[in-house]
Amino acid sequence: MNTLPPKYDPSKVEDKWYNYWMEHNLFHSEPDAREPYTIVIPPPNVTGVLHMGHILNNTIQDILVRRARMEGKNALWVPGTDHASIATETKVIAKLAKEGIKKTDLTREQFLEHAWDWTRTHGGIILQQLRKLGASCDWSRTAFTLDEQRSKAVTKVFCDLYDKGLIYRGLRMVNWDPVNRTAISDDEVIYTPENSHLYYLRYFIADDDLSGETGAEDEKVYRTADGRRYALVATTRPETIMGDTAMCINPKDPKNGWLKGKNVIVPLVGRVIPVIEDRYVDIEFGTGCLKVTPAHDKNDYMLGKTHNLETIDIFNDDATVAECAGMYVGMDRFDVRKQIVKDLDAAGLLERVEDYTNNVGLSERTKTPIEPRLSLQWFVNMRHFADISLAPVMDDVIHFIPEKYKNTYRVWLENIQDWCISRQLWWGHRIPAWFYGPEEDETFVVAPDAEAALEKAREASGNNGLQLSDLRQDPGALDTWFSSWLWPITLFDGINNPGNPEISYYYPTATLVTGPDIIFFWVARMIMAGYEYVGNYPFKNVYFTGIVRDSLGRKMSKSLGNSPDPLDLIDQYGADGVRMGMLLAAPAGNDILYDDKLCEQGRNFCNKLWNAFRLVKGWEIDSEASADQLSATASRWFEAKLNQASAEIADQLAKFRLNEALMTVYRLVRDDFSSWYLEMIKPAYGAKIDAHTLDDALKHFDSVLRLLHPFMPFITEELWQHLTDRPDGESIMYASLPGNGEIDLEIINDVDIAREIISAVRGVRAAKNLSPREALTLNVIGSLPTTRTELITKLANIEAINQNVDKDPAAASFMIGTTEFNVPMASSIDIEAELERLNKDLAYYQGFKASVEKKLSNERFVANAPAKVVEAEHKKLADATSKIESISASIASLKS
RNA sequence: GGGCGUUUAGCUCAGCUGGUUCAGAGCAUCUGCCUUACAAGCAGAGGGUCGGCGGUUCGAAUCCGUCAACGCCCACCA
Repeated sequence: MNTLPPKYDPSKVEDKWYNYWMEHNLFHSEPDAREPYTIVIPPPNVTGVLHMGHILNNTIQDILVRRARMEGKNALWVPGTDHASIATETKVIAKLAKEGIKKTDLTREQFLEHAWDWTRTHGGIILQQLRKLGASCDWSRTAFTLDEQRSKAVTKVFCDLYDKGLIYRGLRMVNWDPVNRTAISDDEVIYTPENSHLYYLRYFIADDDLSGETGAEDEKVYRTADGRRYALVATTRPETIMGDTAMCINPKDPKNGWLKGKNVIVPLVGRVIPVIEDRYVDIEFGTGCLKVTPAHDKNDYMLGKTHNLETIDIFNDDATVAECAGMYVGMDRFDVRKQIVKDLDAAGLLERVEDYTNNVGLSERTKTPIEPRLSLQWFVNMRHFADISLAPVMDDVIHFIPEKYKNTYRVWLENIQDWCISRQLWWGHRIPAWFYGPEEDETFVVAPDAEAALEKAREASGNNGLQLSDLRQDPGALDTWFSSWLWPITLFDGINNPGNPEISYYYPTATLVTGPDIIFFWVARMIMAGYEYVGNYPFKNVYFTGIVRDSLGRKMSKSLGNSPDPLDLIDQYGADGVRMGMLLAAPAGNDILYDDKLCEQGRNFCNKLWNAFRLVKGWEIDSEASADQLSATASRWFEAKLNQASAEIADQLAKFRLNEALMTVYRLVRDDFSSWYLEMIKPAYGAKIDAHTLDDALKHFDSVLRLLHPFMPFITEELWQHLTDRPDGESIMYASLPGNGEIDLEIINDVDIAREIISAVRGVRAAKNLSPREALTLNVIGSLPTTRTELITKLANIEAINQNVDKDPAAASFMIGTTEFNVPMASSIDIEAELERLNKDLAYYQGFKASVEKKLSNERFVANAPAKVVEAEHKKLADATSKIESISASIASLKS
């Protein structure tokens, strides 16, 4: 009778429905009278490939959006990609290198042509992949951080902030990536411990008169065999000595006191440099002598400023040694280190070498050690932005989930540094600043385009003869995040057209779903931009997901090979199965330990639902029959359970406990709906079902599908289509959420007792090896504590329930609450085993009773505890007493 | 070095402002079933002195202190 296969096949269903949704434009949103619900996607890198983190992140967003849609809100999920300035440029350079082309051989225009080619070829693949997952994005709105509209906004914001004095150009120590030859921000530096060495170098005293008596007692004076005195300096970077312009000691350091006021000679280099004093120097580290290289170390730079030291920049922008160093010119910094150590040693200037572990700052993108470097860069003054963005988060105007990130956020803002936004890259938004003076002159104007710049330059210089050709635009590009921080605004054109209908309607957005790793890069800065440019927060909630790890807790990585390809998983388990698998593993605020087994569980659950559908679909209607008592009970009961689950899910989702919400609906479907409700109403073999009961069942099935839809969009749409006569173009996506009715607790409790009795009878069957097909008699010692007798007879296969029966030692017995039940056995029961069980129970309840009595006899308890609690203890005592009596009686009758 | 967080069943986690919904869920395990929707299944069962110690309280998984282990973030002393 059933033509449907017993196994659900997602591959036959998912693409079909995604196309259906697209054809009918169901993801599209326009402003209207409904309440908006907006999510903006964290734009993946344009050339990125879908990984497990995306699956998690986008599954969550899709659930939130689909749910909002069913709640009747005007839900919009805007997709897009990030041009990912440095990441993409790195990839393009690598690709060109394979073709034998060097970036330096190309003009900016030629290079950008290659970059755009690359973007067009590889770009947006990830967005195509998201469709496989079921993501209900409004694709007609797909945006790109480097498209025209976004670029215009970036330029406008730059000019505006410059005019407000919040952007400035300055000479600062920045983190220099010598591979990409660009500055990067502090946040893009990753410190990693590295095994290295501490080299102890000899800095001889200049013009040493050798009179040097040993000096004071605490002093530590180094001498060569021929009596020449020197200071010993410990360094990890001997290759920077060409840039040394001072040696520094702590004025309070007794062992180095003899060096005060002296000059020393930089080893090999021969330059004479002064010994300066600064409390910055750690007396305990190394020898307490620090070589100062103001051009190549942040702290040294500070020292250089305070002590007016010369700054010698010995490196080129690719970290090879520059002309001015005078030695090792053109060599790479690490080759120099190897060579200089040899040379120092040969010259007797290297005293010793120690093993040392230090933290090396690596460029996040290229993994090369960054070179602290003094250069002219553009910065955003962050003090102002920190001031406007702290309170909203601390006061929960913007709600962080989990809350612990509030602290992280606060600390970062309190210690915030200015943001270096210029990059010496080509792929990105170009800095809208023009130099107009003669070559080498760096006077500039900031303007949205060259024409405006010319006007400003003429005004500033008083030279009306200036021409466009006299202007030289700053060659740099802007940090990627300088466009991303505007994302929730620029998606609705809120910078170029402030107050337009779209930005007014969709902004602020509802929830941002992202990883805690970009809380500073992106989340914090979006909050800043939101307040600065719209005067309001960009999102109400920020849900931070965890990191996806493998089942052993290791990060997923290419080198470990422990990261499955999401598209393979979707092929294998279906998108619904994968969505469920990811979500099951994702409690809020924790890392995700991914395991294929979870997707398997998801797939199995789909199959369960599919088969429930096959069952219901296979029922034939008996138009003569009317609904019996049991079916009416079942229907009422399930409706109560549905309402209960629905309320629970709403609550869990409001708290962003998505995995718990999924578990709630999972149990509702598997246990309450399939195992209980459908079994309750299932007609006997060969029998038909009455129309009313089937109607109810279909109605409940429909509710279950709706509740499930945000989690598993494909299978629910498929089954909904089979269950309902909906016209073409309609979708469960827009069906309302079920289960808003009153929760009938009375029937839930009543049926719960019946369920316990049924389980107990099944337990007896299992223990006694009785077939489920063999009908049994159930005797109640006393009266049945539930009115649902018909339920018990059907689901436990009981032919008769007798109440107020005497104890029967030959029957299997169990207790529900304080009521004892008997199941008479055809075969005799094992009296010894039964006695043992009863005695165990007896001992337990006696112990329990004793502890309750002890509590109740404690005057302080009775006096201090709330009446409710004391009362509960009295009831415990009464119940225990009654159970003990009952068990004792059973033991007695068994023994007789 | 500073800060934050975690520690509950074999695994992953719930347990909100202390008290019968206090020891729970899913997975895994074990037992029995190919029962006419589903073996990607059904029915049943076992399993934890809530990291250690100490304190507050009539009462602590829950509050406080302390120790330990693990994780994350920030700082970056050459």
